[in-house]
Amino acid sequence: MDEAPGPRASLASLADVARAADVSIATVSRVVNGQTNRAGRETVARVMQAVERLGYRPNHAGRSLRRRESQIVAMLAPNLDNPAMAAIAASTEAALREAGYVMILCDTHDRAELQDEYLEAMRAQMARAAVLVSAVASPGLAGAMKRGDALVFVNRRNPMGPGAFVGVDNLRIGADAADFLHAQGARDAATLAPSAPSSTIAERVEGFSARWRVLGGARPRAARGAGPDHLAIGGAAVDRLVARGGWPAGLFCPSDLIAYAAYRRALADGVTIPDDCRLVGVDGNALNRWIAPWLASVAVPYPAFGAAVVEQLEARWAGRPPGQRILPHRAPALAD
Amino acid sequence: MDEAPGPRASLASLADVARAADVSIATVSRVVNGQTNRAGRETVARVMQAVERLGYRPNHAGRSLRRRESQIVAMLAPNLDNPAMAAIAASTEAALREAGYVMILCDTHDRAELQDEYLEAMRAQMARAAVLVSAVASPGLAGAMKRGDALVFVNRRNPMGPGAFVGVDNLRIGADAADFLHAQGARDAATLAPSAPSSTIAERVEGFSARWRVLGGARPRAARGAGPDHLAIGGAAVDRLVARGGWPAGLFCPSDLIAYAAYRRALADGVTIPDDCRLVGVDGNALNRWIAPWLASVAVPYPAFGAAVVEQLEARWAGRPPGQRILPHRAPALAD
DNA sequence: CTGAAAGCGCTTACAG
DNA sequence: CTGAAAGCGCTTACAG
Repeated sequence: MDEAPGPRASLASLADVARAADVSIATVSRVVNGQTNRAGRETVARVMQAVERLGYRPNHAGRSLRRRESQIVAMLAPNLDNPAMAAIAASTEAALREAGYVMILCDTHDRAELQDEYLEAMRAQMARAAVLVSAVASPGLAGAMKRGDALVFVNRRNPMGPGAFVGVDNLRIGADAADFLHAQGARDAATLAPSAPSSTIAERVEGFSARWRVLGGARPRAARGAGPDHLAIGGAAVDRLVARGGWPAGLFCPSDLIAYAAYRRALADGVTIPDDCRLVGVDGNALNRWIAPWLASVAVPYPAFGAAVVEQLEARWAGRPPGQRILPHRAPALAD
Repeated sequence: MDEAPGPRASLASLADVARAADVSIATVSRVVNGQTNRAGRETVARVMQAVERLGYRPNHAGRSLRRRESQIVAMLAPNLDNPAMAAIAASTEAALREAGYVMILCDTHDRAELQDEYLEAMRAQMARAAVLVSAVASPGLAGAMKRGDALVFVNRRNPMGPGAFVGVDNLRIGADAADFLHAQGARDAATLAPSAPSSTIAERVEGFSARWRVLGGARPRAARGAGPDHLAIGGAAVDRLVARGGWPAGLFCPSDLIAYAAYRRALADGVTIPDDCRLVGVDGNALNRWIAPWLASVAVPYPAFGAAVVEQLEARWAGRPPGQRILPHRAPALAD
């Protein structure tokens, strides 16, 4: 009588299918879950038909509740505005979905409190795992580790201990940049960096400096800058660099965004890139080919990160110890 | 005995809290849900304390199952690699979370089958709503509309009928671009577009052409190109344009990415931007200031999209009819 | 003001 | 090969 349909027609349930196929709910459940050997051929066929006819899809809430585990994986990223982060999010989303999971996106804005809030919320969602891109140390992270949550760290290693990791060899990236600039004939070099660099960025700069000293002897000048993002950071750093000693022949920027900021200042100074100063960036932004043909960038294979993340996750679920997956980068090169 | 803790410690449940506070589960549920007037002051305090002490968080699966509705909102976006899409995703994520929802990300790669797959999967997740960015017509979309699913369309209107919408006035954007180029003294103009433009892009180009004819009389030349993304599309289109009649004094590109592609060709041709040819793009990419100072772009307020989307969603849930939210754009201007 | 109980959709021993 | 039943955590009339 008062069975007025709700705002939305509800999906057929296991019980509906069972009724339609004239079998028990348990049987339908088994068939739906692929345990076809646990039922007669003819029964399986009947169930399949009913599933098809009713358009049955397992209800995730019911399943999660019973299994005490959902298909949800949380991705905590510091800020989607950064094209590199967007690329990681996109490839992880695709890989997770491919593997049967669904990705919830959480933008931490690089703040520890937000990271903790999401780490906590993730339990309420019964998320199977969290993918932490450029994680920061925090009480919540310590808690998640203690609980044994499935965690995989991307870009930046777990700042609070061991953990599964997907990233690149940042020391080597820096060294490759040094080799490139040296091979191009640059004899004095400098680096740009944030005032409070993440370990990722710090390693790139460190790798550059160490290798540069081996190659040429002179320690590269280093300038730092502060700001809300790499664009602002790069701008502040390059201003300081130029003020203190003018333009170098070779400039290592540990991200493409920092290199963009340096370019802008060069334009203002009438310094021609790359004739007067060679720039090396890191990330291999897809736009470089179009709008930054003057930039030699170290390409980081973000599109491959997703599959590696899923690999780590599945190893974790299979009980294997946390591994490291270092993806290959491409040596600095002008786009195209 | 065999109560070995699972791989992860489970969260305290309502029952745990009830036991700790020595009240019934029902009472805890009411208090937790803010119905504090449905229980005595002293009882409420005891429950709150227990909640605090046990670190209780409501289990979403249990709640969703019972309420037959989750806190999940699905966002279907055509491709996160596009910075504009990433900006929409970021702002929508923030606004949804602010309002108590959680966003699941689905990259449709602009393919109708994937869109339908996600629309279908969304029912299994009992998602409360779907946010469709640049949706395409499809059987699944027709089905979702018929079921009465909560849908809000972003960027591109519902291609299959009425529906809540958040976007900009694309005809007007095109017209503004025409006014700008004309005011800058350009007397011959052209437009670049995809071979199979979305309604969004088509409207921008149409708005430009209509206004240009009013201003000057001559119909702008129009070139189209095909490709997997706006960069490739722009490249193909500009090649065709130049081959057919050389560079115009003013060129309208309905997205910044298309403008980047045009710039690259200009560079190759030795055409100076903006001296020889003025370029107008659309999107207001944050990078323009740094690497495309030559580009006059129409800024689209993507950071404001999220709040508008949530507004539409809440109107929908409150039973109000679907509305349109047209956000203001900024007239073409060089960055800075 | 408070509690016992039903039921949301599912999985999984257990029994036959 | 198949089914009856318990229970995952929650909400909500209903009764008192």
